[in-house]
Amino acid sequence: MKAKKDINTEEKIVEAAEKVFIKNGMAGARMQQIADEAGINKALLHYYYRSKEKLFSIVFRTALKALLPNIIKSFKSEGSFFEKLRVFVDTYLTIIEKNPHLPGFVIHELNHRPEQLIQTIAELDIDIQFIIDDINTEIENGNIINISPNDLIINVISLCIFPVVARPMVTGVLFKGDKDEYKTFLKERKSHVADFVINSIKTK
Amino acid sequence: MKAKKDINTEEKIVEAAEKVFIKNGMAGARMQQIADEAGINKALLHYYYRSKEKLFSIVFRTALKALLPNIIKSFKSEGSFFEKLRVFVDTYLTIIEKNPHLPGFVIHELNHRPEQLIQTIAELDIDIQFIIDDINTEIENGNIINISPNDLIINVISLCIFPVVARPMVTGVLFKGDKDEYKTFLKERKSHVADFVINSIKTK
DNA sequence: AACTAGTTTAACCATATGGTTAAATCAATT
DNA sequence: AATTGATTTAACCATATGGTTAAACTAGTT
Repeated sequence: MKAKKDINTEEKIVEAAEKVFIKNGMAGARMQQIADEAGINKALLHYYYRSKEKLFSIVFRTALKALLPNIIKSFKSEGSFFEKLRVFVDTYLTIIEKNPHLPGFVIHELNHRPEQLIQTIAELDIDIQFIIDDINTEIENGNIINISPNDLIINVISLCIFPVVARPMVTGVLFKGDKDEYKTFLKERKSHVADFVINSIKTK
Repeated sequence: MKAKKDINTEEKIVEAAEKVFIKNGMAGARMQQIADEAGINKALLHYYYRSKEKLFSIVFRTALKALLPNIIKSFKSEGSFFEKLRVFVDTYLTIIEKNPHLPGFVIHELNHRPEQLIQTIAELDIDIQFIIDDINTEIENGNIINISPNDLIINVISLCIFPVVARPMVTGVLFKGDKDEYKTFLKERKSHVADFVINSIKTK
């Protein structure tokens, strides 16, 4: 019944699509480019995945999953609140460094057609309540200052994501194009972000 | 010699181009869309601005100017370091709120073809040395803790830009799509960011 | 009124692009 | 080996898109 299919073609296509979409965005991506990247022909693309839109949906959902829920889980590690915060920052920055274009892709597409894509976020049903509860407990216990949990969460994410998403701007303005300087900057960033945040919120 | 030209057509075109490019990005923008937006016809677009690429360059440069140098100047205000920091955050967030898609546009295009566009940044010749000097002086005077100026600058910018650039993600995950909640969040953000940063760096 | 130079338009062109179709391959089953 | 059904391909199509051209229009100038 089944034919050859040395290495799963479906998967090859999705991987190629991820590469092309995340690099060029929906509007900039070309089906031919995806086909080339997958080492197949354009028609085969449409055989497996009817339309560009369908392929995009799959890639977008995968990207969103890689960016949000899995990492939020890393906040469920053992230890004190500050230790959990350090693990979270470390995990998040590691994943983003490995896929530096991923956050930018998600943000750009989300900004471009929020109505259609916001649904995808909702479907992931991301639960951050346990983090909010954690923060409130720390406040009640007098371990950290009185801060809005939403602000604190956004602050941590901002400090992690932005320097990676805006890499060319950062290297261009701050490092005058010096790539090595940027690399060391990012490397030291993991501990820096955690230090910076903890320093701001810990009660003296 | 000159003909009618009620309201400067050139300007109308650039304004339309800004709108369309910043909303859709280079790849997603259509010359027809720009022509429609400007209330003229496609050929007239090419009469004034030879190619899409040329128009894009103008828009990109304008966007970059709006995002970087003018605002950095706001750090040259009077007062103590902390006061200057507050003015900076306030100014920056105000401008970004007024043009919420601007940072995302610049970041996306910069990521897409860094080689070609990084040049544009270099041409602006942005000087942040005076900020770095300011920070170092504060450290020497014992007013703020020993922090890398680059990290501090990036932190402030991150905390300002990210929540606006990633608005759909923020509203989607944190506020479950509640727009009003996001608005109040942003309004309180100006003082919060400054407080958060100052709290982290000030010596006790 | 005729001329001139800047301005605006409709019609057109070549190419790129997403998508379709029908035929060819291929491997397991009979 | 013939059948079958999944897989793969070349060729094609309709439309969209960036860009061009030549003609028409406009308002000052002579």
